[in-house]
Amino acid sequence: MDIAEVSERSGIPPSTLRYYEEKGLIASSGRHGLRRQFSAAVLERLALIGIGRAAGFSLDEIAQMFAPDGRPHIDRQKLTVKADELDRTIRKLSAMRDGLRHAAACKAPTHMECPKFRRILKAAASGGVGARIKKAPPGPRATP
Amino acid sequence: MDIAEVSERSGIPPSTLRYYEEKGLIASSGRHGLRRQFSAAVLERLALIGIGRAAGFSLDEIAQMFAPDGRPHIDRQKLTVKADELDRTIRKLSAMRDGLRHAAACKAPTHMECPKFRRILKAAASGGVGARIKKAPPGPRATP
DNA sequence: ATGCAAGTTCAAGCCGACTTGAGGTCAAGA
DNA sequence: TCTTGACCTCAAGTCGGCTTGAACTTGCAT
Repeated sequence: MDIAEVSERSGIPPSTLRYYEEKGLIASSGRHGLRRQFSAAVLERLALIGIGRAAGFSLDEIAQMFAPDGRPHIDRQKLTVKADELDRTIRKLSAMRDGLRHAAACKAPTHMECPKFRRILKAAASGGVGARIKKAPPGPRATP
Repeated sequence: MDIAEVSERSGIPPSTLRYYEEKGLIASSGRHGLRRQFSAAVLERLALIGIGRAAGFSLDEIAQMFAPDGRPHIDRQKLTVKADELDRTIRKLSAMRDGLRHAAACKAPTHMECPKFRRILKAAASGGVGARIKKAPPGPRATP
């Protein structure tokens, strides 16, 4: 496959694929002239990368997970750590969501007058809150 | 209060406070010489900002929530939208966490040989996954 | 009167994850 | 053979949210 096909099949733009290769996240199986050729395996790898990203691993972390030999040799302990981290994030986000929903429904003229909202505020102020989340990324964009 | 006190009480560094002021997120109540003076209300506002950030609003979005008049006049519909968004994120993260935990526990020699893992991969590949999360921020760091 | 810590401004830098643009190369179809 | 268009490289730009550094000004204590 050349890069365009990988791009099409994975939904990842060529520029990103080149970037990933440069970072050592994926490897091309050779060149046809100038052009990178990829084997089908790269798609699986890209899926794995996608999962890793979604789980909050940085590209560098992901690169380390694929041991030098190339195949995914994932550190199970790291996974557990990440899962726990995710758990904490989820709890925070759940609290946030509840807070938002309440604020949206609350009849107090301004949120500041609502005791429940003030409680959330206070909780947030006293260090409980901290999960900064990001907008969902574009995700697979087959033919943009 | 001058900036150092606000910083201390909110856990937000002075540089960030100045940045927030520049962005219109907070306002100083005047100057004492060169020095910004802040009223206690700014702490509440900062807490609100913290909540907004934690809920995934950008600084610009937050700035808009505080209507031009200054007091938090939050669009309830936006809150609901954001809460729903948060809900979706939470669901994805939960799935991720389960996947990670399974991968960590799974006995297959490599994850690629585990049917469950491959199922996750496939799900991810086919567009389900996309929540990019960020590491939790430093959060209130009272006296660094 | 003077020293100095704590403030100030402004411009520039940093981070991660990419994207964009200019200019170059090459294989395959007409 | 020649054109074409898909690919290439490399440098630089983008974005959000800050931080850092240099050079400067103040209020207050000595």
